[in-house]
Amino acid sequence: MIKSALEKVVSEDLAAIWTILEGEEKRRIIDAFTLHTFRKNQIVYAEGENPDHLWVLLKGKVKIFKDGIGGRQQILRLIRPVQYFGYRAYFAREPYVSSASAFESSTLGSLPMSLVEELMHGNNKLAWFFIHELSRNLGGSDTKIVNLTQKHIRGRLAEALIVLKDNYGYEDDDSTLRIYMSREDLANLSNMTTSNAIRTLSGFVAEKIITVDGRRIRILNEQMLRKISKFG
Amino acid sequence: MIKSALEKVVSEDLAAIWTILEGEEKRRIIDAFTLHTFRKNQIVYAEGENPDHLWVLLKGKVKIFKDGIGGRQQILRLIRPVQYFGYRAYFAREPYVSSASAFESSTLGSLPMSLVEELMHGNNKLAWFFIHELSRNLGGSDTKIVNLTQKHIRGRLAEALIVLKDNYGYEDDDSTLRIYMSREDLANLSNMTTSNAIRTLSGFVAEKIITVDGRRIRILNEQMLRKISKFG
DNA sequence: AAATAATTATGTTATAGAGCACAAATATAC
DNA sequence: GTATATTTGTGCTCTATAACATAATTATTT
Repeated sequence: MIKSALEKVVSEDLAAIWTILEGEEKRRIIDAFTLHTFRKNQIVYAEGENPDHLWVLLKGKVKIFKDGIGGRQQILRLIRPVQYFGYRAYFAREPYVSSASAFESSTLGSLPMSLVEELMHGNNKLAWFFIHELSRNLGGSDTKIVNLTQKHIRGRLAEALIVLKDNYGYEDDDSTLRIYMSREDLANLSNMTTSNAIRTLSGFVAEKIITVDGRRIRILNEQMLRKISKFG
Repeated sequence: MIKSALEKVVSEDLAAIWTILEGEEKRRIIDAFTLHTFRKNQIVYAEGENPDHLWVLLKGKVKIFKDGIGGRQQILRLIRPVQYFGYRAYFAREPYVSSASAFESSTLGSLPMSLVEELMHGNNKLAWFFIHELSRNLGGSDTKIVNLTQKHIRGRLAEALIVLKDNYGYEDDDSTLRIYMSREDLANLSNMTTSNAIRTLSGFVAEKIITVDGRRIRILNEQMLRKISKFG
């Protein structure tokens, strides 16, 4: 059971980073790999803790966030299958500066970072995988700084909806976001209060840019949303 | 002249990443290395351009920033000698998402990223250098997101002053910041208008936390500044 | 199924900080 | 050394958004 889940990860090309390993190395990975299930809202790791595992999301959704002033939370990144996370702090030789928790019940895998590091030394491609990921994330964070500080509420919420679409996509109807999140999380993603997330969302509904049915959000006019995100 | 500046870089332990190279490799670096001088406010690279060089600041001060809504600029990072920058976008295979310019007249070196990348493939330590740098920067950016979005003006300015101190240090009197920047740049660092940077700075002076003489800022009570930065 | 808790919705008020205007002081150019 | 431009300083107004309050839904627990 554990092995089969790993075989899936190892074989899928999304997880191509392990396919380059062979023989002995692959065996060591398989032996060290551990499967975990997390329930909705369960914490994977918390800010301040010491990082020692590489995490991979196999099924479900995970958010990386930071608790700020007065319990206000900022969502920094969204994780989808099959993405890796939890390694940055280890590489920086510092405690986690953010936390990770499951949005919905999820299946994760973990590997000891010490093993990952060791394999990276003998395997340059593995190192390049992380260089690429870190570089993309850093660009994303730098962009987020300006988006969150300079855009107005409408722009920030529009941006958040686009981010949700880009991360989790649409359902079969090609318009319903494939993630159902609370208004509070939506607010935490776009740096505003829950009230304002609700209000602004209603505004978009009134303008026929989206449709809302509980937590199901259908995007009627993605073009317009991108426009608002850009200039709003 | 060019060679001697490089010898300095190559030999100093701050630039230890090159000391691990030897013979042929070191020669190739020396041949490809180019010296540049930039005048105050001169652009090193601009957002949207394609990255093809690794930059190293040898003397002076450089800011990494992003132009936002209505020409409002956000300073993302400060560079001091001997720090490397400009590589993130190349590794991410995307255009620059930010720009770099000299704060004051500065001396920089550059190396083609293609050469750096090539050497990294044969030299794991070089790869690790960038993994470490990227990881630290990403942690910094994630923290900045929350600092800039959730702290109040006083907290953000106090934080900015601490950042200046941590980056460029004090002069011989152990209290004057070793960087003189315009109120506007101070504002761009802490996400506020120039007026508010001036006003808040005056507030700190009135509270005897700092002293201001034109662009010279003396920090009288660093402890208090850290406190304001943390809770303000 | 009833009771309790959490989330969503909407209205009202308060305020941090932006925006603007103008004067004084510095720096830069001619 | 005078003229012009830029930066700094301060007061005033305005507004985007937080904060708070309360009701209506919707989930969750017992």
